[in-house]
Amino acid sequence: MKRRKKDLIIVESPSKAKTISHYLGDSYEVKASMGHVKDLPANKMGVNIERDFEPEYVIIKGKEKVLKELKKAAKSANKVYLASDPDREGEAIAWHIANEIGVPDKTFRIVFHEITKRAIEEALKNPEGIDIRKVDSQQARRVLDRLVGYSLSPLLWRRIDKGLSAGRVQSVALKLICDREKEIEEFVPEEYWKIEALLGYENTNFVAELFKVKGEKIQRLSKDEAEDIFKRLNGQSFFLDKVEKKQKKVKPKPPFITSTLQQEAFKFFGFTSKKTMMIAQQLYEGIDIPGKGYTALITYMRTDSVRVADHALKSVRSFIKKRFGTSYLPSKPNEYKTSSSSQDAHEAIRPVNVDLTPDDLRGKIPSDHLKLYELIWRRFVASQMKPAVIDSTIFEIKSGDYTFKATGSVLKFEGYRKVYEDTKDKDVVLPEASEGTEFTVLEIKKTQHFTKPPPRYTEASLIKTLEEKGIGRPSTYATIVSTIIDRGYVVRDKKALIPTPLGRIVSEVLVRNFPKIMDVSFTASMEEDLDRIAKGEIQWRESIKNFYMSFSKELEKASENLMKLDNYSPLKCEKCGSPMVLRKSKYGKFLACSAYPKCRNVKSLNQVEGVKNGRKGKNKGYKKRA
DNA sequence: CAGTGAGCGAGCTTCCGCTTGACTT
Repeated sequence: MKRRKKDLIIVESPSKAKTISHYLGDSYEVKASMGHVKDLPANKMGVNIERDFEPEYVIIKGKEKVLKELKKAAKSANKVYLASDPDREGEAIAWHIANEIGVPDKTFRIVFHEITKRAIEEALKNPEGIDIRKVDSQQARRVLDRLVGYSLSPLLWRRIDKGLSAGRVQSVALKLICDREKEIEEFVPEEYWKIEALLGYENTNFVAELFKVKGEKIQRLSKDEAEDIFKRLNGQSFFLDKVEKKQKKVKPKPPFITSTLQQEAFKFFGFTSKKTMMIAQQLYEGIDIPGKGYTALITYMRTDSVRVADHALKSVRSFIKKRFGTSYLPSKPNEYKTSSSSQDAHEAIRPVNVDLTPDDLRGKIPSDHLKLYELIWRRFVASQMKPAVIDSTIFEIKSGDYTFKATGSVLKFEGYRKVYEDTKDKDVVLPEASEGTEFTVLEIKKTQHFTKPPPRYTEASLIKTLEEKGIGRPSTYATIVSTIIDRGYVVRDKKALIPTPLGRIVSEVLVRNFPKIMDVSFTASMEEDLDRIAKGEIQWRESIKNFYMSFSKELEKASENLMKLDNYSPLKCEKCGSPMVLRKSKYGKFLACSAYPKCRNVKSLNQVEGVKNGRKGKNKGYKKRA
């Protein structure tokens, strides 16, 4: 029998290739591109500004082999289906591959949003061409990032130090951290006082806090006010004036996406984003489980969508019914809304097989892997369970002109919290009392408090903020944090991210000279343009030209400004108040007081006083290129 | 680790986003 030529399907991830190959059988060959195969050259700008921003694409170092294999497979294939992810970057990957393999007559583009047999077969029935407008939106994104990054970084080399970097994403992340630090430094704590009464009725004691005086809500009480009220309350009676009972339903949170997984793994286990992603990758690729062989445990871990495949929804609902009973199962599936900025290329992060419980895996996979799997599993199961029900009671208690408030809350039905405990709130029980009841006064307390500055960013809260502003992508959140630490802009002190003097100088220089790019809303407005390009409303070169007209002017001005300023830094000497300036010694650059030799204060650029774990001089040299 | 530019000059550093190994230690 004559052997039929196979059809070739090209996806991005090798694990995905394996799964699809398993679904489709022998008539298809499935190969992976492992992400992008072509890009702008690393060692130069690679964008010809005079020729309408013509990009120069080269094959990415190390991808020659992949491309050669794809080319060979394409040549002998019956048809070629480009099945890279259904988003902007995926479209560009398909385009680059199509251009390289050079068999246009038998090349098609297919897209699918979930990796199921049916979705793939459906996609194969509807082959399309490459959406060049989507590709163009990627080109605009890529070229803009290159223009910004490769123009700003050299400015920093000239002005501050070699090897520094700046870019649309990392520099805004740095700015957030620096702004927060400034807020903390400038924060002046304000004193205020609280008055609380410990009251009793029958066998129950509870605490009520003063919140109104003569029917007016109080602001912060001063010490004198508090003492005055405290005196007046001495020996007075307390009556229950108003009772308000409410039932609160607390819904479960949606299943994980990359950013929320990183946040929760940090919160519960203290994992860095890098560690979380490394473990998640292994859970996705599959782990050798004794008795089962290699098993993929979770869906794709780089996603910004909370969408769940229908079959997974069915499984989890029958699991909940079987395990916890119908009282925990909503009558119809809980629905969640994916962020409007998502391109919805992948599902939410969930267990591949919900029937494989964390208990089944205990002792069979490494403990950190189990922890993360359990977190993902619990979050997913909980997301399809009923809300928790809380009975809340509010007492308004009067004593003359003074009104106190006490809030009780009792968990009536645990619902999803049976599986995912996202709160440690304990029950607060108020007595069963009717309006008019007099309470026993056990104690009246006045306590001193101070307003607190906002907390420093942690890795998790920074990523949360970046995601909310649409800055960065699931595949880059972990590396954004690594980059600003590796550059010496930021140090990690336990969980907090603290800017170094270097980081603050870089941030300040960039904000002063490039306020638009350093604004947190810059990426959002870029995305609007990219959307218009993808819709065919504007040309990508027009859009970039538009941006570059003002950017190049800013660049020129900044270049002049920076050359004028001599060894400028925005930091002040904490000993004498004079500006600190950049100096060079045989060990490298450092900061010195400009009042030298009267003031001999110095500090190193990339360390924060009192923080041990700054860069220890390792990795300072340049990495050798392959 | 401590510390206050200046011989000359070539060559290097860098972005964001997509994906895994192939390398050392």
